[in-house]
Amino acid sequence: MPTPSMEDYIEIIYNLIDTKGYARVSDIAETLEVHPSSVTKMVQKLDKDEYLLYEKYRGFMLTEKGKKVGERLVFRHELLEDFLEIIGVEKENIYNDVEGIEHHLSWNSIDRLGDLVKYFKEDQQRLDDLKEIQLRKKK
Amino acid sequence: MPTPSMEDYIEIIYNLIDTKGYARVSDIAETLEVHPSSVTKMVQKLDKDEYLLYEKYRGFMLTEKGKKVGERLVFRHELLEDFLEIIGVEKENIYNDVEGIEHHLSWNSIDRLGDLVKYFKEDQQRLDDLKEIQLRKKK
DNA sequence: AATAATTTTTATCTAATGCAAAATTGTTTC
DNA sequence: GAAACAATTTTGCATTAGATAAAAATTATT
Repeated sequence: MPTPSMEDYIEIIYNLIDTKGYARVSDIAETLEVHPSSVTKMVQKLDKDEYLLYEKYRGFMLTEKGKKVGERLVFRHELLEDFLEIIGVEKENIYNDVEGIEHHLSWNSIDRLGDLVKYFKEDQQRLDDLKEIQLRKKK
Repeated sequence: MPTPSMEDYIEIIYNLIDTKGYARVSDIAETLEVHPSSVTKMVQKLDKDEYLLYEKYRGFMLTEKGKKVGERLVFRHELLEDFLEIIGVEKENIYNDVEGIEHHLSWNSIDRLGDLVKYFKEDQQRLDDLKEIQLRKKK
């Protein structure tokens, strides 16, 4: 099982490769706001645990295992962002909150949250009713 | 700001005092499943940060600051348990999930989740509709 | 007073990070 | 194309939060 921090790295690497075609130490360091040396160290660990193949100074690619995990992590992240956005959490809180909780929810909870997102997307009236409750106490 | 781990301790201490009238090192160690020595160390830290008053070998009591924080933490914990229970997360996952995420949500998110709990408690039909969605894919 | 239970101290461990210096790779200039 | 310089990556060492384990200190019980 990957630790929360390992999950962060896998997720970001997956996203970078998906959008740019490759991932470099410095990209990751910038995104995660950590030092390059920390990235190198984690990459070496992820290689040891076979989430990616690493050749020093030359880069790395996700293994099948890494891709599979990465895909799920990205799905989970996006679902949680969707959810918080739908229930009306302010934009500036969403990223940090998702970042904080994504590693700590069982897949059972993730599934139920998925249902909930579907519930609200399926019928606008439901969201309107929720918004109405939110407006009440603002007075 | 207390760290996640500090929050765990404050929350449990608050609960113990609330239900038993006092909190001892060994109770906390048992509840949190850590060693007594870890508890002592954290209690000393919480004393330094003025969440509680500590006299070695004699026990400790929450300060006003500690009580205030503890009360909010307990409220937040219960709200999150309510929420996961309502949306149908299995009992055996609820405690761990709440334990994991409670320290990582902004109060903005907590407020919105509060609205959501109210939304479902207010009208049974809404919950029925959600359950209906959940049943769909079970087939 | 002797023994048991609890609490505390000390030393050690792990995961993750930071910083500085060294190694490697990339780029420019001649 | 080679030498000089720049950028990136890696290594080694230090640090932090939190936990463990075993031994020492204190308090409680018989």
